Amino acid sequence: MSRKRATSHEVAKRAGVSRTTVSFVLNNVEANISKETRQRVLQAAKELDYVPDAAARMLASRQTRTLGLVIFDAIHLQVDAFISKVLYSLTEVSREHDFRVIVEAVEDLGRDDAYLSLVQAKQIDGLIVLNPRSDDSQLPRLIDEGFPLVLVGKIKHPGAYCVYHKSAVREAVTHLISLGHERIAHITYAPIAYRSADSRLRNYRRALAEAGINADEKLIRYGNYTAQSGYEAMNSLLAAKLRPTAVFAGNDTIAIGAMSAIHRHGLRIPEDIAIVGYDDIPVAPFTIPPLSTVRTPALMQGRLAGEMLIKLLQGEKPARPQIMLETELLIRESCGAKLADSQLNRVLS
Amino acid sequence: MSRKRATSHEVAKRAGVSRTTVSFVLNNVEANISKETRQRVLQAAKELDYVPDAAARMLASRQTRTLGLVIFDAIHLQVDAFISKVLYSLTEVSREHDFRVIVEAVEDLGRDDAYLSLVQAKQIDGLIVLNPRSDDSQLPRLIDEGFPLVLVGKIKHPGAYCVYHKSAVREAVTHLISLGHERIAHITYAPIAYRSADSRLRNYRRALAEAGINADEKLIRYGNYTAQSGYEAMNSLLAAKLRPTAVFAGNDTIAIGAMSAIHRHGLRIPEDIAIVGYDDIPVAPFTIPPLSTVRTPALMQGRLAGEMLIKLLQGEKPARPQIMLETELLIRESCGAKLADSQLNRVLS
DNA sequence: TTGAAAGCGCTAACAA
DNA sequence: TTGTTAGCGCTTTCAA
Repeated sequence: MSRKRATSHEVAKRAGVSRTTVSFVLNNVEANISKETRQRVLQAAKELDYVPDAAARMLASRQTRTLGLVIFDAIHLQVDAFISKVLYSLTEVSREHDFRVIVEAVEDLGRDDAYLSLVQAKQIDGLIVLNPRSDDSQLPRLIDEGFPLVLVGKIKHPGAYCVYHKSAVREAVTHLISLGHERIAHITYAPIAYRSADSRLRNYRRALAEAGINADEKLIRYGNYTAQSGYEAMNSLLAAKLRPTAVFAGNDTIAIGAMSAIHRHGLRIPEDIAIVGYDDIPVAPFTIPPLSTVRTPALMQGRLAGEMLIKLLQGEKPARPQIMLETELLIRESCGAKLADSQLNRVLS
Repeated sequence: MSRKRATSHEVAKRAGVSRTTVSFVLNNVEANISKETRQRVLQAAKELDYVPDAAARMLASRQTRTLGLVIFDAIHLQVDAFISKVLYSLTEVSREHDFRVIVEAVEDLGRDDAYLSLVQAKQIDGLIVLNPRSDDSQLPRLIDEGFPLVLVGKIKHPGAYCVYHKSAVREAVTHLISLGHERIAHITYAPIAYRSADSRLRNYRRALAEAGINADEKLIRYGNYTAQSGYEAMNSLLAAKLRPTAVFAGNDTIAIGAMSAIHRHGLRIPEDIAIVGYDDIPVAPFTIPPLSTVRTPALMQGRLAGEMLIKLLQGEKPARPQIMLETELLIRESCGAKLADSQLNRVLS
C-alpha cells in the first residue's frame, strides 16, 4: 500500500536498458538477450523489488493468467467435501502453472449471469464449472462459442470438455440386491434440481429395474444437504407400513443421519436394515458400524480438469476431451456383506 | 471468445456522446447528466451487450474490486468445514458488494510469497487471511504498512483487524471436570504448527491447571487432519497403563475416530469414557451417541470479515477493529452430562 | 451538462 | 541484440 511500487520504466533506467528489454527478460521471451544484460535486468528488478502490475499486464497481453471456478448450488460448499476437494486440487494445479483462481459461487439459476460477466469482462482466461446444471442455458452457449471451459461433472452436450466419474450407484444398489434385499429405499441428498442428486436417483431406479424389482415410490425420500434431513427421511421411512430392509443414501451425511434414526428405533445395522452411502467422507470408516460407501475421485477430477483447461489455454487440444474416472464401492460393515460372509463361513466350517 | 466485444468507444458512438459520458453513466458518477442522455447510453450499452473490460478498468481506476482469500495450511480445506464455510459466506458478501474473490492457498510457509505477490502485483484491493500463523513474517509487515487486511482468526499484533471466536476449550474441559473427570486426554487435530490446533492444546492445559489438575503429558496425542489419526491416537491412549476417563478431541473428525476406537475396545461412551469434540460438523448430532461439541460461528466470521474489509476499502474505519464472536458448548450425549442428570433424577425421585 | 485529452503500466511489432 | 513506438480500453481532470 504505502510505498509506491517500482515500474518497469524504473527498472529499465536502473539497468540501463529499454523497457522492452525488461519485459523480454522478465517474460523469458525468446529474443536473444545477452547473458550480461539479462543479469543486469534481473538484478535491477530485484533491487527495486519490482513486480509487474497485474492489470497493466493483462490489458497489454490480453491474458489474465486467471482461472474461474464456477460453483453451482454453492450452498453445498458448506457440507459437501467434494467441492472443497476439487477447489483444493485446482488451487494446487493453478499454483504449479502460475495461474490464479477466482471463485464464483452461483446461488440460484435466476442470477446465473455473475459468472458470465466474468468472461464478458475478460477477467479470466477460462472456466472450470463444478456441478454443471443441464437447465443452465448459458453453458451450452459458452461451449459453442468455443470459450475455454472444462466441466467437473457432465451435461448432455457433445462438444463439452469434462472430467466426470463413473456412477457407482448401480454397483451399490446391485450389491444390496445381491445381498438379498428387495425393499431398498433411497434418500436424495439434495433437491433433484441438483443435477448429481437427480442422477443418483435415476440410477437407483435403473438398477432396481434391471434387477426386475419394481421401484416402489413410497421408498423414496427427498433430503437436502443436511444430516438432519437424512434423519427425518429415515424416520418417515420407518414409520411406514412396509419398511425397507436396506437404504441407499444419496451421500454419507444423509447416511449418517439415517443410521442415527435406525439406531434410535432400536433396530440393528446391518442386521435389520442395511445401508450404503456415497462419497466416502473422512469419518465414514469410523461410524458405528463403519459405513459402506462409494469413493469418488474428487481430487483427481479437480487436477485433471485444471490441467485440461490450462492445456486448452496454451492452444493444445487435449487428447481426450471427456475423461471418465473410476469410482470404488467400499464394502465396510453397514451393508451387511461382511456379516453375510462370516455367517457363510460359519456354515461352511 | 469468438465474437469481439464492444468497447466504450462504440457505445459512445452509438449513443452519440463521448466516452467520458459513457463512463460517467455506467459508473453512476455524480456528474449531472440529463436523464435523456443517460437513457440513450444505457440503451446503447444494452444493445451492444457491452461489459467494460476488467483489466482496463483496473488499470485506469487503480482498483480491482477483487478480494484475496489467503488460506494457510490449505490441505485442511479438504476436511475442515470451517474453511469452506468462511469461503462460502465470503463469496456471498462479495457478491452483494460486487467484488470478486481470488483464493490463494498457502501450502507451507516456505513459499508463502504467493499471496504477497498478489498484493505486490496489485491484483487485489484487500486480503482476508484465514488461519493466520504467528510465525509468518510477512503478515505483520503488511499490517504495519497499512495494507487493507482482515484476519479470520488471531495473531498477536496490536494493529490487526480481525474476526475471531472465543475459545470454548476451557468451557469444554471444565465441563468434563465438573462431571468428575480428572484423567482427561487431548488429541490435537493437526500438528501444533497449525495455530488453532496449538491454541486448543494450550487452552486445554490451562483449563486443567486452573482446576488444580496436573496435566499429564502422557494423555496428549498429536493427530493430523484425518479421522484415522484420531482412531490411532485413541488406541494408543487405550493401550496405556492408566487410561483416561474422558477425552477432549481437537475437532469432531478426530472425536469420531476416537469414538470408533473406544467402541472397538468394547468400552461404552460416555459411561466408560466421555468425549467432547469441537466444530459441530453436520454429522455431530447423529453420531452414536450424539457428540457433545463446540459450535463455531464460521459463517458469521466470514461475513463480518468480508464486510469489515470492504468497509476498510471504502475508507471507513470499522467501529471495532477486533471482533470476538461467541461460541457455544453443545451438550449432547457423548460427554455424559445427560446421563449424570438422569441418574441424579433417579436418585432424587 | 458534456467533451478533449492525458494517462494507468505494460506488451510486442517493427526498426535499427 | 536492443530501442522506438504504438497501442490495450478505461477513468478522470480540466476546460468549455
